[in-house]
Amino acid sequence: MADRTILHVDMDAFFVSVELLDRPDLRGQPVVVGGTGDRGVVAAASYEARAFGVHSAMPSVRARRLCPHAVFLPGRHDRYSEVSRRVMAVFESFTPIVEPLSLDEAFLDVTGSARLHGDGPGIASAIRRRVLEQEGLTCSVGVAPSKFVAKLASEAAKPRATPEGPVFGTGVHVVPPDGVLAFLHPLPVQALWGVGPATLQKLARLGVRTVADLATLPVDTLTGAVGSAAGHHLHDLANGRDDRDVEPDREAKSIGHEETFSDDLFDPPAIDRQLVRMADAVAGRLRAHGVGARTVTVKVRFPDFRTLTRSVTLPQAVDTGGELTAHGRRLLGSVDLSPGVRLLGIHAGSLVSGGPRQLELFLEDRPDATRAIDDIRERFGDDAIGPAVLLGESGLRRKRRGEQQWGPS
DNA sequence: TCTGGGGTCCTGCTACGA
DNA sequence: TCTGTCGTAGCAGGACCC
Repeated sequence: MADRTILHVDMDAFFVSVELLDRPDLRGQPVVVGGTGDRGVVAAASYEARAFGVHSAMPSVRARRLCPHAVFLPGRHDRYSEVSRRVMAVFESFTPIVEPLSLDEAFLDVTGSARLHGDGPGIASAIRRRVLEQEGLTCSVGVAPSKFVAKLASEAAKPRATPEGPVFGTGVHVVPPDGVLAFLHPLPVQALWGVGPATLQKLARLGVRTVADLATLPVDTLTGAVGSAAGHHLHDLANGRDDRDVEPDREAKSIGHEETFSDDLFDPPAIDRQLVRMADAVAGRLRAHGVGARTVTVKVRFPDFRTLTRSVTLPQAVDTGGELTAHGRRLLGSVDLSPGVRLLGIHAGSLVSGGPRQLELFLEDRPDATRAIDDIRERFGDDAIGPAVLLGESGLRRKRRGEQQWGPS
């Protein structure tokens, strides 16, 4: 295959940086964005906060202990989405082949953009300049012949937190095709995508510490330890092989909503009301995507953190809150909820996408009321109308997507 | 120490029909 | 007719990512 030029662009401490645009008085201070309640977690930390050991996914309670003088902000998903859309538009002005991974990072295939915009490193610098001028935000870019090497390269280009303060990164890190193995092999094996705590332990038992160790391990030994798919995948990556394409327009494969409650729920009617609310929210998102779900899954986490799921696959796809609630209730009926519920979730999977034929089937059967509800919400907002069982209940407001992304407040 | 919420993908097990 | 086995679908759980 001809060499491709892939960019991985990663915004630096994105959520925190957006907050600092609106609160410039906080610049240079430790700032933490995330859940502010007892059960919240850190979504992003400024480099000043990271110097105290604070990092994303850390329980907020622990972050407060490590850095009590940090400024804690609750996080504004809508605002980050809005900035993200504009940043992605900058990327798309350099190539149509953009695959967003999350609000703050994306892969770009710029192989075909050379004549118009210059080579990979040139485009990387131009993107950094444009994002800084237009949005006042910095980003780090990796340039490489494959996705995962580009991702690791952007990591190498990032700023670092030190006890003396943030140290600027190079901003752009280029790994040429003939430099891939030299770049990869000294890295610790957990740098690879797909090596988390569990896999790391298994690899450590095989004496694997670095990507070079992994590359020389017989593939059979590797698949025996971590399974067939992961074994072959990791072996390929360690040897620099990764021909996955940058995929714009990836379709969602499941849509769900789950919430940890600030206090465990014991009362069955209260649990049921939460189910109704979440099912209603998920159904709204299904319809907004023009899809129906053939699999419904409920998820329960108990106070002791034991977690279970129950799912059912239906002969026909569903897309209304009433249908999701009914299947969710049936599934929850088989679970003993008496220990209490810390988290409840409902997920819709096996999505049947909106080809005109299939969509027509949904639309024909859908009660006019559902369409009317979507219309009313479109015009007057999400809270204008909802299931009757939720009427007058505080705390049962129809939360928007991402509103409680980092735990109960 | 005490563990969020959005996802994707994989694995092991079981049931079932050919 | 009985039995073994093979492929597939469904289910539950877990690992991993940001």
